[in-house]
Amino acid sequence: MPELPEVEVIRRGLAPRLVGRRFLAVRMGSRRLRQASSPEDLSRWLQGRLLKHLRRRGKYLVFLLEGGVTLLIHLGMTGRLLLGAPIREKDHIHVVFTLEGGLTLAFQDVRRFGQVLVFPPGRAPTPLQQVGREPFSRRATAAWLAEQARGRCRPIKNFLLDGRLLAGLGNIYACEILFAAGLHPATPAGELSLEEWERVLKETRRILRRAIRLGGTTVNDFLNSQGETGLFQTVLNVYGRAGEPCRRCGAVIARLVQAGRATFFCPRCQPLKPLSRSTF
DNA sequence: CACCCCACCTGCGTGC
DNA sequence: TGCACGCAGGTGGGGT
Repeated sequence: MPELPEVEVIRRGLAPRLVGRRFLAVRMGSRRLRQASSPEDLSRWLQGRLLKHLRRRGKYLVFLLEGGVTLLIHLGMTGRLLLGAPIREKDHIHVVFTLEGGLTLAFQDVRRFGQVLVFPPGRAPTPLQQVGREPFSRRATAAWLAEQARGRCRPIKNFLLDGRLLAGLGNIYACEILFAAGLHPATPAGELSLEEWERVLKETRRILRRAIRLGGTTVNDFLNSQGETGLFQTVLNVYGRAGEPCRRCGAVIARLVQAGRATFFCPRCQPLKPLSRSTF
Protein backbone atom coordinates (compact mmCIF):
# COMPACT_ATOMS: atom_id res chain seq x y z
CA MET A 1 0.00 0.00 0.00
CA PRO A 2 2.09 2.82 1.21
CA GLU A 3 4.77 4.38 -0.94
CA LEU A 4 6.94 7.34 0.00
CA PRO A 5 4.11 9.93 0.12
CA GLU A 6 1.85 7.76 2.26
CA VAL A 7 4.65 6.97 4.70
CA GLU A 8 5.57 10.64 4.84
CA VAL A 9 1.93 11.62 5.49
CA ILE A 10 1.85 9.13 8.35
CA ARG A 11 5.15 10.43 9.69
CA ARG A 12 3.90 14.01 9.67
CA GLY A 13 0.73 12.97 11.45
CA LEU A 14 2.55 11.04 14.13
CA ALA A 15 5.58 13.22 14.83
CA PRO A 16 3.86 16.09 16.69
CA ARG A 17 1.92 13.64 18.83
CA LEU A 18 4.68 11.18 19.64
CA VAL A 19 8.04 12.94 19.67
CA GLY A 20 9.03 13.89 23.19
CA ARG A 21 6.93 11.18 24.82
CA ARG A 22 8.02 7.95 26.44
CA PHE A 23 6.99 4.48 25.40
CA LEU A 24 5.34 2.86 28.40
CA ALA A 25 4.37 -0.56 27.07
CA VAL A 26 4.22 -2.73 23.97
CA ARG A 27 1.66 -5.46 23.40
CA MET A 28 1.87 -7.92 20.51
CA GLY A 29 -0.65 -10.29 19.00
CA SER A 30 0.16 -13.89 18.28
CA ARG A 31 0.16 -13.85 14.49
CA ARG A 32 3.48 -13.63 12.74
CA LEU A 33 4.50 -10.62 10.70
CA ARG A 34 6.88 -10.95 7.81
CA GLN A 35 9.63 -9.62 10.07
CA ALA A 36 9.27 -8.62 13.69
CA SER A 37 11.31 -8.51 16.84
CA SER A 38 10.11 -10.65 19.71
CA PRO A 39 7.67 -9.13 22.20
CA GLU A 40 10.40 -9.46 24.82
CA ASP A 41 12.92 -7.48 22.78
CA LEU A 42 10.38 -4.80 21.90
CA SER A 43 9.42 -4.34 25.54
CA ARG A 44 12.97 -4.52 26.76
CA TRP A 45 14.29 -1.84 24.43
CA LEU A 46 11.29 0.47 24.16
CA GLN A 47 9.80 0.50 27.63
CA GLY A 48 10.47 3.76 29.45
CA ARG A 49 12.40 5.35 26.59
CA LEU A 50 11.76 8.80 25.20
CA LEU A 51 11.13 9.20 21.46
CA LYS A 52 13.60 11.83 20.26
CA HIS A 53 12.97 11.87 16.50
CA LEU A 54 10.64 10.31 13.95
CA ARG A 55 12.21 10.09 10.50
CA ARG A 56 11.52 8.39 7.19
CA ARG A 57 13.95 6.48 4.98
CA GLY A 58 12.38 5.23 1.76
CA LYS A 59 9.25 3.48 2.95
CA TYR A 60 10.55 2.89 6.47
CA LEU A 61 9.50 4.87 9.51
CA VAL A 62 12.51 5.32 11.77
CA PHE A 63 11.83 5.94 15.46
CA LEU A 64 14.97 7.25 17.17
CA LEU A 65 14.82 6.76 20.92
CA GLU A 66 17.05 7.95 23.70
CA GLY A 67 20.05 5.78 24.41
CA GLY A 68 20.62 4.90 20.76
CA VAL A 69 17.66 2.54 20.34
CA THR A 70 16.03 2.46 16.89
CA LEU A 71 12.58 1.16 16.04
CA LEU A 72 11.89 0.47 12.36
CA ILE A 73 8.38 0.08 11.01
CA HIS A 74 7.60 -0.89 7.44
CA LEU A 75 3.96 -1.01 6.42
CA GLY A 76 4.26 -3.56 3.63
CA MET A 77 1.15 -3.56 1.44
CA THR A 78 -1.67 -3.09 3.92
CA GLY A 79 -0.04 -1.73 7.06
CA ARG A 80 -1.53 1.17 9.02
CA LEU A 81 -0.44 3.09 12.05
CA LEU A 82 -3.45 4.41 13.91
CA LEU A 83 -3.32 6.90 16.74
CA GLY A 84 -5.71 6.56 19.61
CA ALA A 85 -7.91 3.61 20.42
CA PRO A 86 -9.18 2.33 17.07
CA ILE A 87 -12.95 2.12 17.52
CA ARG A 88 -14.28 0.59 14.34
CA GLU A 89 -11.91 -2.04 13.11
CA LYS A 90 -10.09 -3.91 15.82
CA ASP A 91 -9.16 -6.73 13.48
CA HIS A 92 -5.65 -7.36 12.28
CA ILE A 93 -4.00 -5.25 14.93
CA HIS A 94 -0.70 -6.89 15.68
CA VAL A 95 1.14 -4.42 17.86
CA VAL A 96 -0.11 -1.75 20.25
CA PHE A 97 2.32 0.77 21.67
CA THR A 98 1.26 2.73 24.72
CA LEU A 99 2.88 6.08 25.33
CA GLU A 100 2.75 8.71 28.02
CA GLY A 101 -0.58 10.41 28.47
CA GLY A 102 -2.59 7.31 27.62
CA LEU A 103 -1.75 7.66 23.95
CA THR A 104 -1.87 4.44 21.95
CA LEU A 105 -0.39 3.66 18.57
CA ALA A 106 -1.75 0.56 16.83
CA PHE A 107 -0.05 -1.32 14.00
CA GLN A 108 -2.72 -2.89 11.83
CA ASP A 109 -1.83 -5.06 8.85
CA VAL A 110 -4.27 -7.35 7.06
CA ARG A 111 -1.72 -9.12 4.89
CA ARG A 112 1.06 -9.10 7.46
CA PHE A 113 3.82 -8.11 5.03
CA GLY A 114 4.91 -5.41 7.45
CA GLN A 115 7.95 -5.20 9.67
CA VAL A 116 8.35 -4.03 13.27
CA LEU A 117 11.98 -4.28 14.30
CA VAL A 118 13.89 -2.89 17.25
CA PHE A 119 17.64 -2.35 17.23
CA PRO A 120 19.55 -2.00 20.52
CA PRO A 121 22.23 0.65 21.02
CA GLY A 122 25.24 0.03 18.83
CA ARG A 123 23.37 -2.30 16.47
CA ALA A 124 22.86 -0.70 13.08
CA PRO A 125 19.35 -1.02 11.66
CA THR A 126 20.49 -3.28 8.85
CA PRO A 127 17.41 -2.97 6.60
CA LEU A 128 18.23 0.69 6.05
CA GLN A 129 21.52 -0.24 4.42
CA GLN A 130 19.58 -1.54 1.42
CA VAL A 131 17.62 1.68 1.01
CA GLY A 132 18.71 3.81 -1.94
CA ARG A 133 18.95 7.57 -2.29
CA GLU A 134 16.10 9.81 -1.22
CA PRO A 135 14.40 11.40 -4.25
CA PHE A 136 14.50 14.83 -2.57
CA SER A 137 18.13 14.64 -1.51
CA ARG A 138 20.92 16.49 -3.25
CA ARG A 139 22.58 13.13 -3.83
CA ALA A 140 19.81 12.11 -6.20
CA THR A 141 20.82 13.75 -9.46
CA ALA A 142 20.06 13.10 -13.10
CA ALA A 143 23.73 12.36 -13.74
CA TRP A 144 23.80 9.79 -10.96
CA LEU A 145 20.66 8.11 -12.29
CA ALA A 146 22.14 8.01 -15.79
CA GLU A 147 25.31 6.50 -14.38
CA GLN A 148 23.35 3.82 -12.47
CA ALA A 149 21.39 2.98 -15.60
CA ARG A 150 24.35 2.86 -17.95
CA GLY A 151 24.44 -0.44 -19.82
CA ARG A 152 21.25 -1.62 -18.14
CA CYS A 153 18.59 -3.27 -20.29
CA ARG A 154 15.87 -3.53 -17.69
CA PRO A 155 12.82 -1.42 -18.38
CA ILE A 156 12.75 2.05 -16.87
CA LYS A 157 9.62 1.07 -14.92
CA ASN A 158 11.48 -1.74 -13.12
CA PHE A 159 14.47 0.52 -12.61
CA LEU A 160 12.27 3.07 -10.82
CA LEU A 161 10.77 0.32 -8.64
CA ASP A 162 14.22 -0.77 -7.43
CA GLY A 163 14.35 0.78 -3.97
CA ARG A 164 18.10 0.19 -3.68
CA LEU A 165 18.60 2.88 -6.30
CA LEU A 166 15.96 5.57 -5.78
CA ALA A 167 14.10 5.02 -2.51
CA GLY A 168 10.39 5.16 -1.87
CA LEU A 169 8.81 4.69 -5.30
CA GLY A 170 6.17 2.00 -5.72
CA ASN A 171 3.86 0.86 -8.46
CA ILE A 172 1.47 3.81 -8.42
CA TYR A 173 4.03 6.60 -8.49
CA ALA A 174 6.37 4.80 -10.92
CA CYS A 175 3.49 4.68 -13.42
CA GLU A 176 2.49 8.29 -12.81
CA ILE A 177 6.08 9.55 -13.09
CA LEU A 178 6.60 7.85 -16.45
CA PHE A 179 3.36 9.31 -17.77
CA ALA A 180 4.40 12.78 -16.65
CA ALA A 181 7.82 12.33 -18.22
CA GLY A 182 6.32 11.03 -21.48
CA LEU A 183 8.36 7.84 -21.41
CA HIS A 184 7.19 4.37 -22.40
CA PRO A 185 7.56 2.08 -19.36
CA ALA A 186 9.38 -0.58 -21.39
CA THR A 187 12.18 1.77 -22.47
CA PRO A 188 15.50 0.20 -21.48
CA ALA A 189 16.86 2.28 -18.59
CA GLY A 190 20.25 2.51 -20.28
CA GLU A 191 18.77 4.25 -23.30
CA LEU A 192 17.53 7.35 -21.54
CA SER A 193 19.38 10.55 -22.34
CA LEU A 194 20.61 12.85 -19.60
CA GLU A 195 17.85 15.25 -20.56
CA GLU A 196 15.29 12.47 -20.07
CA TRP A 197 16.73 11.60 -16.65
CA GLU A 198 16.39 15.25 -15.70
CA ARG A 199 12.75 15.07 -16.70
CA VAL A 200 12.24 11.86 -14.71
CA LEU A 201 13.77 13.36 -11.59
CA LYS A 202 11.87 16.63 -11.92
CA GLU A 203 8.53 14.81 -12.37
CA THR A 204 9.37 12.41 -9.53
CA ARG A 205 9.82 15.29 -7.14
CA ARG A 206 6.80 17.19 -8.39
CA ILE A 207 4.49 14.18 -8.14
CA LEU A 208 5.74 13.04 -4.74
CA ARG A 209 5.42 16.57 -3.35
CA ARG A 210 1.90 16.91 -4.67
CA ALA A 211 0.90 13.47 -3.38
CA ILE A 212 2.15 14.36 0.09
CA ARG A 213 0.24 17.64 -0.05
CA LEU A 214 -2.94 15.74 -1.00
CA GLY A 215 -2.52 13.31 1.88
CA GLY A 216 -1.39 10.32 -0.21
CA THR A 217 -3.27 7.93 -2.48
CA THR A 218 -6.15 5.78 -1.23
CA VAL A 219 -6.72 3.23 -3.97
CA ASN A 220 -8.07 0.60 -1.68
CA ASP A 221 -7.40 1.00 1.98
CA PHE A 222 -4.70 3.55 2.80
CA LEU A 223 -5.50 5.56 5.91
CA ASN A 224 -3.32 8.11 7.63
CA SER A 225 -2.60 8.07 11.36
CA GLN A 226 -5.93 9.77 12.04
CA GLY A 227 -7.84 7.19 10.02
CA GLU A 228 -8.44 9.53 7.06
CA THR A 229 -8.12 8.71 3.35
CA GLY A 230 -5.89 10.56 0.90
CA LEU A 231 -6.91 12.53 -2.20
CA PHE A 232 -4.21 11.84 -4.78
CA GLN A 233 -6.30 9.01 -6.30
CA THR A 234 -8.56 11.74 -7.71
CA VAL A 235 -5.76 13.08 -9.89
CA LEU A 236 -4.17 9.82 -11.06
CA ASN A 237 -3.51 9.94 -14.79
CA VAL A 238 -2.80 6.30 -15.55
CA TYR A 239 -2.63 4.01 -12.51
CA GLY A 240 -5.69 1.76 -12.38
CA ARG A 241 -7.23 3.45 -15.43
CA ALA A 242 -6.82 0.74 -18.11
CA GLY A 243 -9.49 1.12 -20.78
CA GLU A 244 -10.32 4.67 -19.76
CA PRO A 245 -9.46 7.72 -21.89
CA CYS A 246 -6.19 9.53 -21.31
CA ARG A 247 -6.89 12.82 -19.56
CA ARG A 248 -4.36 14.54 -21.81
CA CYS A 249 -4.99 13.10 -25.29
CA GLY A 250 -8.04 10.86 -25.08
CA ALA A 251 -6.29 7.66 -26.19
CA VAL A 252 -7.19 4.50 -24.30
CA ILE A 253 -4.96 3.82 -21.28
CA ALA A 254 -3.16 0.49 -21.67
CA ARG A 255 -2.06 -2.10 -19.13
CA LEU A 256 0.89 -4.43 -19.34
CA VAL A 257 2.74 -6.64 -16.88
CA GLN A 258 6.39 -6.00 -16.09
CA ALA A 259 8.36 -8.11 -13.63
CA GLY A 260 5.07 -9.49 -12.43
CA ARG A 261 3.46 -6.13 -11.71
CA ALA A 262 0.80 -4.22 -13.58
CA THR A 263 1.95 -1.14 -15.47
CA PHE A 264 -0.46 1.49 -16.75
CA PHE A 265 0.44 3.98 -19.48
CA CYS A 266 -0.89 6.05 -22.35
CA PRO A 267 0.33 4.62 -25.67
CA ARG A 268 0.09 8.03 -27.34
CA CYS A 269 1.64 10.23 -24.65
CA GLN A 270 4.31 7.62 -23.88
CA PRO A 271 5.43 6.25 -27.25
CA LEU A 272 8.23 3.73 -27.58
CA LYS A 273 11.31 5.42 -28.94
CA PRO A 274 12.86 3.88 -32.02
CA LEU A 275 15.98 1.89 -31.10
CA SER A 276 19.01 4.07 -30.59
CA ARG A 277 21.91 4.02 -33.00
CA SER A 278 24.12 2.33 -30.42
CA THR A 279 22.27 -0.93 -30.96
CA PHE A 280 23.23 -0.81 -34.68
C1' DC B 1 26.34 -9.40 -12.18
C1' DA B 2 21.68 -8.32 -13.98
C1' DC B 3 17.34 -9.55 -13.91
C1' DC B 4 12.95 -12.13 -13.05
C1' DC B 5 9.86 -15.22 -10.54
C1' DC B 6 7.70 -16.31 -6.67
C1' DA B 7 6.54 -16.69 -1.99
C1' DC B 8 4.86 -14.38 1.84
C1' DC B 9 -0.71 -13.21 3.37
C1' DT B 10 -5.79 -11.84 3.35
C1' DG B 11 -9.73 -9.96 1.14
C1' DC B 12 -12.46 -8.56 -2.63
C1' DG B 13 -14.51 -8.56 -7.23
C1' DT B 14 -15.81 -11.38 -11.19
C1' DG B 15 -17.61 -15.03 -13.74
C1' DC B 16 -19.44 -19.55 -14.02
C1' DT C 1 -25.37 -19.22 -3.08
C1' DG C 2 -20.90 -21.09 -3.66
C1' DC C 3 -16.62 -21.75 -5.53
C1' DA C 4 -12.43 -20.91 -8.28
C1' DC C 5 -9.64 -17.59 -9.85
C1' DG C 6 -7.19 -13.31 -10.50
C1' DC C 7 -5.62 -9.32 -8.48
C1' DA C 8 -3.79 -5.84 -4.94
C1' DG C 9 0.30 -0.20 -2.79
C1' DG C 10 6.26 -4.31 -0.98
C1' DT C 11 10.34 -6.97 -0.31
C1' DG C 12 13.95 -10.23 -0.82
C1' DG C 13 15.56 -15.15 -1.50
C1' DG C 14 16.65 -18.05 -4.94
C1' DG C 15 17.03 -19.34 -9.68
C1' DT C 16 18.31 -18.47 -14.62
